[in-house]
Amino acid sequence: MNLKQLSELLGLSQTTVSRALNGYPEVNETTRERVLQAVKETGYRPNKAAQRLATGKAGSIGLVMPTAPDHYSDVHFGEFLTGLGEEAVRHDFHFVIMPADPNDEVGALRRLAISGNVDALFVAYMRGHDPRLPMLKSLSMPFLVHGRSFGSEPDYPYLDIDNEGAFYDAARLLLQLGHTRFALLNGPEHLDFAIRRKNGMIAALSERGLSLPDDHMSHTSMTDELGQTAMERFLQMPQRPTAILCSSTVLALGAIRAVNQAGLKLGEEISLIAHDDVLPHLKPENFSVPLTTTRSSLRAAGVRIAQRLIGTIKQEGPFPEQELWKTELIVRASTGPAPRQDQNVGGV
Amino acid sequence: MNLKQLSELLGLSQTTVSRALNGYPEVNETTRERVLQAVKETGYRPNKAAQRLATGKAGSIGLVMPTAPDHYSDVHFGEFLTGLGEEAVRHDFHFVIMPADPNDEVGALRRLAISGNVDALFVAYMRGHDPRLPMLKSLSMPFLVHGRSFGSEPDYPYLDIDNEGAFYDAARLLLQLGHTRFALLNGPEHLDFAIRRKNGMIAALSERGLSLPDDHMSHTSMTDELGQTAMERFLQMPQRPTAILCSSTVLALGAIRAVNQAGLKLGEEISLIAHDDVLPHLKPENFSVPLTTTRSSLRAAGVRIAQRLIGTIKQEGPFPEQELWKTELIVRASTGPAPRQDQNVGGV
DNA sequence: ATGCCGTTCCAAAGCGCTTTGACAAATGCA
DNA sequence: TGCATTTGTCAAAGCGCTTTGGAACGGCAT
Repeated sequence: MNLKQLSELLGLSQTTVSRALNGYPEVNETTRERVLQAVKETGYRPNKAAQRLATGKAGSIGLVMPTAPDHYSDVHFGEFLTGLGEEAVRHDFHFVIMPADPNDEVGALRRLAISGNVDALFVAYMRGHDPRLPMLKSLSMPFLVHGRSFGSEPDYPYLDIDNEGAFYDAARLLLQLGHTRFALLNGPEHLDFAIRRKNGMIAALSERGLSLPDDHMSHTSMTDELGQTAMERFLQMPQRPTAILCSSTVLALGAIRAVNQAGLKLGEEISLIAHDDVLPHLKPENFSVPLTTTRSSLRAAGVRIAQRLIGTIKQEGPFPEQELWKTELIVRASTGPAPRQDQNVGGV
Repeated sequence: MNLKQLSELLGLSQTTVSRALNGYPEVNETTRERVLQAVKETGYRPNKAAQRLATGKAGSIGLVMPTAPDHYSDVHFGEFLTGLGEEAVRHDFHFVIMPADPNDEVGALRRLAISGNVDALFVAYMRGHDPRLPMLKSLSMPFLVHGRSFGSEPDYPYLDIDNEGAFYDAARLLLQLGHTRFALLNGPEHLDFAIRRKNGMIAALSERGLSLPDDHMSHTSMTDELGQTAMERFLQMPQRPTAILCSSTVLALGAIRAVNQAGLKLGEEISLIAHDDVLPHLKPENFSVPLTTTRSSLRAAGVRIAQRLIGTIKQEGPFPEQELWKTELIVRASTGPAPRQDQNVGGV
């Protein structure tokens, strides 16, 4: 069933039917009723490709999903997607997901943009000096960045959380508790959030004259396994750290396993704060020792980003171009005072 | 840059350029070279919407993502998607993801199909007597089901794992170890895999004259929290079960927390086997007591499904219509002989 | 020279929709 | 009653591509 058939069925022109459907004022209310009724009966749906060709609007948001045979699926990606979806469904929008090799994200993004399949682009997994940024700006297609790109001029629309602030606050809390030997379990080194969290932590430490040596930082993908390995390395150090900052509850899962296996008591002999993206299957309060966290819901970010993107496409703006969400520091049992014997020992 | 402009630039007709691009034989090799060169220089990409309108092919696979404000994002979904993507990227295919309320999956699927946006549909989260099946069959669009629908005529293309067999084998192992008091931590009751796993388990038990009372089964979403709650309930029973089957490593995560908090030793006082979808962030060998599992990679299923779907669209078939993958039963430390005092006690 | 082929290219139709510009019919106003 | 306006409808163009049905051209045999 297409427009032509439907209009013949109704004895109307395609124009009139089309207008009736799209809410144009110049069509008689009774005619519109008749059309709507016929649509219901025939199950007619406009062909999206044709609609797109005619209007240039696609009703969809494009995003690149990094993927490769050796690439870990990322729980954070799924959670974020759920948020996007939750909002998109309210506006009858959908996503076009283009899977792409992580090394060819720029290319994939460009192909997606000029394919005519999408009205706007969404970009995540930002890196320092991200090469996608200049490309996006040259594209004359609305886009929105989740995160930021350290080192790039901040003249693009983004939504980010205050990663520096989060880890600055977390480090300060541990400093106040008397800790002096710190370590960081971070995400991949080139990613923006990892850079900023590291910076926030270092800022807090340096206020107390402490530094964070390279071997007290671990930069890995965010899996529990890698968290465990890295933590084991920390624990074998002669002067082992007593205060750990951790970029994800997933990493923390592994890290805590290492702590347990070393026979150490979390929250007593060793303190840990993790960043909590509010993954529903990994709640910090459900850890055997509930986790102190910096919290910001990834899913909520997804909802908000979809809102802004769809609003921009529908020209319902204006939206703030740049949003920076504060994180919450939630203290639970995984943090405690530095162990006695370490209290007055010099820094790392 | 569109075809017309490009052809004018080259002094050729649109026809010739189009044919050169699409590998038709009736165009001179040198002309083709010239065209390809121009494409490279101008960055020309055919408009997908126009291509689709002209050919009817979209180069994309549609899927419905269940989502709602109160709906948990499902790690399994993300992992599966990664597999789909891994294969799709090899063929320059993409997905159209239509988020939809779980109560309106039939409608969402239909809308997706007749939107003209996709060439084929993928369907998961199958239920018993799934209403989507008759709809899909009436649609004259290729589709592929992940899982099956208990109670429906199996005359549709699917890929599934042998859920009955998996839990039958798992239960048998525990029976051989002398266990008599069983419990099941399952996924949502209406989902096909949950029905079949339950059936497989019950089949094994009844061979030994044992049954599985309703209060020894828990059907919940697959989150660790719900796994913990359910397990706590089991553990408070006067004759608490010593053998647990569990539909996901995520549920197991919570269940084991409950076991630990009750001060019980996993693999000694209580045995547990979980189904392992090979989620990269939740490896059974990394649990504090490594988990005995029935294993089948969700991601591999995603790859295979994309293969079949894309092959069908490109008419590269024939593929087997129905595949049933066996699972592996991998014994680790979370299973052991039934505790002494229970060995000769009558069944549940 | 003529006819026949194979090669290489082109003009035009069509995919299903939106939108412009125009045209009758109905209405308002003097 | 005559004229200008508004209302409801339509025909046709156009979105960018693929594909059908020729056409022009040269080479070859007759």
